[in-house]
Amino acid sequence: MMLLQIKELAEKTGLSTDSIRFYEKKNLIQPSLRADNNYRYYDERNVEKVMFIKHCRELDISIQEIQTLHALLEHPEQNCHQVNDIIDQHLIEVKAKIKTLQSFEKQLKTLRQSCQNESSIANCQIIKTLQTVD
Amino acid sequence: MMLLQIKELAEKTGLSTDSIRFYEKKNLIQPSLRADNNYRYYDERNVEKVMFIKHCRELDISIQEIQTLHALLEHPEQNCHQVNDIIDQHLIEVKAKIKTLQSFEKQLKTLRQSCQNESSIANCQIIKTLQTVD
DNA sequence: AAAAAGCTTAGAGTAACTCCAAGGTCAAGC
DNA sequence: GCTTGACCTTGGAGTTACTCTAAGCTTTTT
Repeated sequence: MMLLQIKELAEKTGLSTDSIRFYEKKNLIQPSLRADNNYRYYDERNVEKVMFIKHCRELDISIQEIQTLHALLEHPEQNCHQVNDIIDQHLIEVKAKIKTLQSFEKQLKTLRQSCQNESSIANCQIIKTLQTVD
Repeated sequence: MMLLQIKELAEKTGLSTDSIRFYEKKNLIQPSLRADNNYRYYDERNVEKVMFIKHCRELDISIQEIQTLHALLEHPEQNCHQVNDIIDQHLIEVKAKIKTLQSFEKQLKTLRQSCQNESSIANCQIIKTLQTVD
């Protein structure tokens, strides 16, 4: 069994060593060995765990959600519908964020079109609109 | 000329007093008067300024960008194309965020569909996919 | 006069890292 | 044996845009 040092794990997973230590602080991973020199050493299962975290983060799944998923993994015999629920919930959040941003986009486009580009700042319709008190 | 206390300004603009003080710390607004009791007092121009900040933040324009806009407002005789540039740039960022989130959405949907809901966590395809090392 | 409401400041907490400093460890070369 | 360089350790600060709390004034109301 080959053990990896933190930098090797970082290279293998495409994360930074800082991130790995950060995830450890958040109790998401524990190195399989802490040697006498206090160095962290990681095995294959650690690689799997780190990739799990990485893939989740790439989907913007929060660390708290990952912690919940980890807790579920402690009981592998259970039905996985709670896993599905977390993904479903996360999907809802992502969709909501998209909607918000699309609304920003629309408003910004309208705002941008309100200015003819030839005015002074004093007469700029963008500025005027942003200053309105309602 | 009626002066407002911070809470009145907050109510008028729909912000919190904390936010208003925070924006002051960021040099985005200054109360027109600091009375002997050290209270902040605001006038109509302050209301306009705060609304400007509020509208910008509602469009997710960062505080730094607002600071830049404020600097431009110091020279109201200048041509407003720099204002337009900031809005254009911000629009690009918003569009990029939307794309990223749409990619998350797509991946999450695929991931979600990979699980039949009847498996154990040990066999859940979602978990398996997230653990892959490549 | 006392209580309630509002004001002040400074500082901590949030999310998910990133970066830095000070110092220990280890392998290689001379 | 010693130095050099690469790697490791920890703790703490910085990022964004606030929010919340504490401790202590001031003002208004009862």
